[in-house]
Amino acid sequence: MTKPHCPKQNNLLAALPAAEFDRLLPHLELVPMPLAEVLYESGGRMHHVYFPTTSIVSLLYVLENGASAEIAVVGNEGILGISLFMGGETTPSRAVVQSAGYGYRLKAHLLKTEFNRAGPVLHLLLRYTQALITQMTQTAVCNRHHTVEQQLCRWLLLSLDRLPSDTLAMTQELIANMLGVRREGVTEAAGHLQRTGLIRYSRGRIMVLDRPGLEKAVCECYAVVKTEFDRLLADIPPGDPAHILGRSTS
Amino acid sequence: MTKPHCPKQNNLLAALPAAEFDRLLPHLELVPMPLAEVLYESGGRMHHVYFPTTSIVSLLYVLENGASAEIAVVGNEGILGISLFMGGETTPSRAVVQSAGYGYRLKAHLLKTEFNRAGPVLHLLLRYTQALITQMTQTAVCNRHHTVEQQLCRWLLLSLDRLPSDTLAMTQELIANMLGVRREGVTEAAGHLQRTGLIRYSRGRIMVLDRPGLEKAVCECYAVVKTEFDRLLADIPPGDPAHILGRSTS
DNA sequence: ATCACTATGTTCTATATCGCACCAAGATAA
DNA sequence: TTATCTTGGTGCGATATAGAACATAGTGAT
Repeated sequence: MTKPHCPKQNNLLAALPAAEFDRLLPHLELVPMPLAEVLYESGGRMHHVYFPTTSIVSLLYVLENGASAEIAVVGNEGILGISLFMGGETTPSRAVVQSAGYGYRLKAHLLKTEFNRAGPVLHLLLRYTQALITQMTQTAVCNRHHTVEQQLCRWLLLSLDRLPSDTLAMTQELIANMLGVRREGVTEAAGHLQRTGLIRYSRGRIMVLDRPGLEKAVCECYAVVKTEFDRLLADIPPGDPAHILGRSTS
Repeated sequence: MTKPHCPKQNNLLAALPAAEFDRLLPHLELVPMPLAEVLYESGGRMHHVYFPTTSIVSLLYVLENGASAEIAVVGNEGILGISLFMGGETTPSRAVVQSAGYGYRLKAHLLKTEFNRAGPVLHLLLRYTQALITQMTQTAVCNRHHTVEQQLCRWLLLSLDRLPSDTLAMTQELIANMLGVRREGVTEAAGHLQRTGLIRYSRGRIMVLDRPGLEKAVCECYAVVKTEFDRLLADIPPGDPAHILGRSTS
């Protein structure tokens, strides 16, 4: 018997007030999200938005010369397809499934309709977008100033936060693509973390042995992102939009 | 006689339909924005939003160890304080005036009220935010994969696009802070651009001599950002919100 | 068991950037 | 003028990463 699926496994959906949730529920479609599936191509049209539940998706940016870099990760805390409601329709980034699992999808126009009611859905989505922006900018700074090993720690922790288990299925090659560094750089950093006893990995399976240790080895970037997500998205009382946009208009 | 100031010098304000513009106009306050002024401190409360007209403002991120990096530039095409309407109230970045000039400011709660009408102002601001996100993510990738000289070109062009003249007042030291690199790195890159005849500078004044040449020397990142800004924000017909959010809901 | 394949480990050189020290030239003020 | 400060130029060693070649060890198919 497999674990039952439920839209509320996605935090954004779970945070919706009952009325909004009930309106969307009949249109939410459970879909498998296999490893390496491309949800959106750079510049392409989006026909659905996705609410991951057990999967993790990378927003990946690919340069002309083939070099790439991940600019954000989206898991069960978020939604894919923000440019749809932001008004852009497309983005210059690509969305790739980084960790296989499931998610719910919703037709683009249904989300837009709901967004345009300018109620709790709008405010929740904007708040999430704000958190995502923090993740993106922190990634930019981390790219500039921190070592591969620190970035690997950040990446592991961000991924771990979005998974139920303490094991990741990712080859060093793929991680290197995400971080925008060489595979050898990941080998070296991962080897060091392994010798220090923080992780153990073999052929595409990374097991985190000492999470507190990882949190000591990581750069400040992880905490900044996590804190901001918690601040913006944790404990959103369903049905209280005033809380979301803030009453303190001073 | 000095050049007269007008809110319409800011493209976002200029793009507003007459009704919205007229509502905001009496509350727009012209303010000088001197070099190095800090509009928002990281994590601080925002009491106003700013619409630059002749100034340029950097969104700067400062790490614990003092290292810094610019994540975006805002000039007369945009607005400062997006986290206000996105629902976050604060951001982890700092806003610093990079090129002195003027701008209009508006009390935070007035912008929020206008935003919450869920009309053209909301859609315009979200569209701008989407463009800003592109600039941030492109910066992240550029940080990772491109040389200091390429990044300097990008920075010069992005700044130039937001100024009426072809001369920038910036020391190499400050540029280095923006790009998150050493001052010597900027000296070297700038020296090379000068020997190639693209720019000329002396003691804090950078004159762009050959803009087409600069555009050849820059990495793809500049064009991506510029194209996205043009796509999202150019020729927005005032008073037609349907255009902004898109009618094609398929 | 064997083979082919994939993931990882290792080693080498090249290069970009850093971090530092120091100098030179222009600007500013006494 | 002289003294001082700011800005930019330069040289040097250290380091992190890039780029490439190759070795090794699991894994799965036959």
